[in-house]
Amino acid sequence: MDFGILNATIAAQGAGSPLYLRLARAIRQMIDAGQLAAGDALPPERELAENTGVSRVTVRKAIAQMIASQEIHSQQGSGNFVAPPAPAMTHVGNPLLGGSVTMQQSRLPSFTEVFRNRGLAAESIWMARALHAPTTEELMTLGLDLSEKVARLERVRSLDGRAIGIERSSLPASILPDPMAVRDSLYACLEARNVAPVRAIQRISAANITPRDAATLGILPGAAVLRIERTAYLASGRVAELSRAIYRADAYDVVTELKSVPA
Amino acid sequence: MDFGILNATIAAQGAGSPLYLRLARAIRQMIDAGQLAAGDALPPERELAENTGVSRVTVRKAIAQMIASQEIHSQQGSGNFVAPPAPAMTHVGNPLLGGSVTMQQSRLPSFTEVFRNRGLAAESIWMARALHAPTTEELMTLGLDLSEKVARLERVRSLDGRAIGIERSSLPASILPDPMAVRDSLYACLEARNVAPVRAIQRISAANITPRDAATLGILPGAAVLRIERTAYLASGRVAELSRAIYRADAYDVVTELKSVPA
DNA sequence: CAGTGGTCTAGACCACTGG
DNA sequence: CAGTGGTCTAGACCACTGG
Repeated sequence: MDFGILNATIAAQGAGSPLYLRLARAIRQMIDAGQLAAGDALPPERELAENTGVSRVTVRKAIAQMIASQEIHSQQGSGNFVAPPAPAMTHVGNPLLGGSVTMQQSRLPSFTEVFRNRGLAAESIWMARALHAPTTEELMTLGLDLSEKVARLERVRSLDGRAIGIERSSLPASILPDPMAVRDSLYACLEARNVAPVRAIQRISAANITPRDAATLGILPGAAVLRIERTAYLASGRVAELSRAIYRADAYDVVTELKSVPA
Repeated sequence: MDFGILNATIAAQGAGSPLYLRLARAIRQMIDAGQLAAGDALPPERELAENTGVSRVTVRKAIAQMIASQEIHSQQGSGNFVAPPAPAMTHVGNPLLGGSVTMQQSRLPSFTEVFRNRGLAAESIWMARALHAPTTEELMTLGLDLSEKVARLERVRSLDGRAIGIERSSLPASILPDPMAVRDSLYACLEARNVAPVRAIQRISAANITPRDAATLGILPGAAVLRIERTAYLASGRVAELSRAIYRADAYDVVTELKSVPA
């Protein structure tokens, strides 16, 4: 490890941010620049501390950050090692799309966004967009006032002209007072009104498609579909959206990452 | 905050684990017991340190852990506060189980663990457990040496005597040299050998069951199944397991949480 | 055994909150 | 302003690795 470069990179960041963050960024840059390759050992913590003029506690805090974000992997008694980059998901494929739809867990997925990034023409046809009196279920799940109406949306999703799914959403009228104003992206509309959800719980299951939905998508009744039910929440904890969607099994899948808790 | 209870809980854990973990567990227990409610402020760090005889650095390490797992929320200049519990998923249900199978994203799920926690009798019948010459796909995905064998496991999962899924796994022989040694839990076996995966990528999709698998599960051919393909990784980045499983649509689903990135 | 990461302390000062 | 969490240090000892 070239401590000259490391120290220069730390210094180049000025004093605006904490030392441990500057050190972590400096190490990260050396990895990105190829001066440290996957599997390489970092210098021992005491050596890093001495050569950067930083205490070992602070060195460890920088490294702890990078361990948490899986850039570094640590082995007691042996050393700290540069972790390999996240592996490609080579065994994952999708007959229709030629690749899988990856939902990053770190963001709320927007169908429109997801597919625009893939260069696919994502279209949707609105089947319904109106205010209604809420059902008992909507009343309870959305936490509605007795007098409040509910906005119901239903649309058919298409990719490159092929219908692949049906999405049905319910939102409190206070969140979406004018459903007809929604154009391509519901989430873009919510963001403009400053009521974009910050988290969601989603349940993923499989089902055989109903005859009615099969007719809408133009596939055989009984074909397998992926069903996604989602409850989305505002930062305040209020429920912003209840959504149920089905997607053709041959056109849609979900990729998630699982991590073990540090023991 | 009653420091008598806190100190007793710390002491009750013996000296087997680090002090900061014992302190975190003790605080957690006071939250679970209702002695600290959501929104309550923890005692100031200096006060916690003084009254437990622990240094403030160690107090902060315990709290940092709980912040990472979203049990506590911290505000500089103001205090540390008990975070509200994750909202209940009231709209989620499952016809067979009467509730949904929740996979916490913060840990690698073990089928055995998941269902034992729910008080259900999880059984499995081994259909195959042996070493084989690898297929080309296994060779590439598992990153095998040309001479290395692969351990293949196949089992039928049952809940309360009802077959609900089929799981097929491949692992490098270097990870699992003796597949017959696996009993109930594959992950427990890997942990004992110190080769437990720390992260996994999993692809969730829907499919119509094949006639062969339908016969195994005793359901009608063409019924919808949830398909989960998983690649599990060691901390070193090495692939530890490639797994493909199918589960009856009426008996299994996956719940995930999505979060927006802080802007 | 030497060398490594993991835990822990006592003490200092900075940055922010809220009356 | 007093009180809070956030950063940082120097130094000690423990637990584990690998020759």
